Amino acid sequence: MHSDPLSATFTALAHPARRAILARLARGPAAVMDLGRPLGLSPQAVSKHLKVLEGAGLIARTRLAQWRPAALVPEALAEAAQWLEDTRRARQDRPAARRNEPSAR
Amino acid sequence: MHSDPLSATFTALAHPARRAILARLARGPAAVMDLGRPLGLSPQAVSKHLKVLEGAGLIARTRLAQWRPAALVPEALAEAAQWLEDTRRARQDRPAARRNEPSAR
DNA sequence: GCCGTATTCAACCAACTGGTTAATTAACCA
DNA sequence: TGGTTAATTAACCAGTTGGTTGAATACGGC
Repeated sequence: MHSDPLSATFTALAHPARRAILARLARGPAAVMDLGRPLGLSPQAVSKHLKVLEGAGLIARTRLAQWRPAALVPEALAEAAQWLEDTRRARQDRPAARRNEPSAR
Repeated sequence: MHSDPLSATFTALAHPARRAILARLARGPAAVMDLGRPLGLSPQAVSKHLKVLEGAGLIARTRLAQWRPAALVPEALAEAAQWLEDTRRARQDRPAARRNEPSAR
């Protein structure tokens, strides 16, 4: 699927339904039905989204009777946040205002 | 393309070449050729990636003779970082350890 | 004006996405 | 055991992505 973890993470975050799922899971674990209902998504569609999120390591799944609740794994979010922070810092730490010049040929 | 800005931003961040471009731009503006060379990408491919980044508001472009340098727009990165931070905080502020129970039927 | 460099545009294409419907598996309950 | 609920799997499909090649455009230098 994806070779590098960051691409998998940002890909997972790119879909509004998946961000809504993560936002919901930030308030505690939830099962497929509970995740899909407020979004108007079928269980099948939710199942696919959860697979993407799990592949990125953003959620973990357990078994509880006939339910398979998903829970947020905040560490994966932290990696993405770290990349953003690094890039922003690199920008700030840029040595003085540089000219707009492309490099020489 | 995308209706909501966050989806456009995370979609733009999802491709390793585009993250490499942003990381390069964090060190200062650069033109298409300079961006593509270290990545082994054709100018056409870079042009497409820049269009995605520009559509997400992550870069701005100018004109300098025959070059069209791109520059990072850090504010757009901040919005993505904000969403991650909000979601992580919501998770931390969760009122005590909650039971794993899905809602009643 | 013509040439060379930088960049974009257009068309094409294989691979992937995100949804659907239908069928299957897993677990509880009476 | 049979019936119900929860969830996954498989097959399908339109739309998008990310690259390609080839042609066109923009600008500066001579």
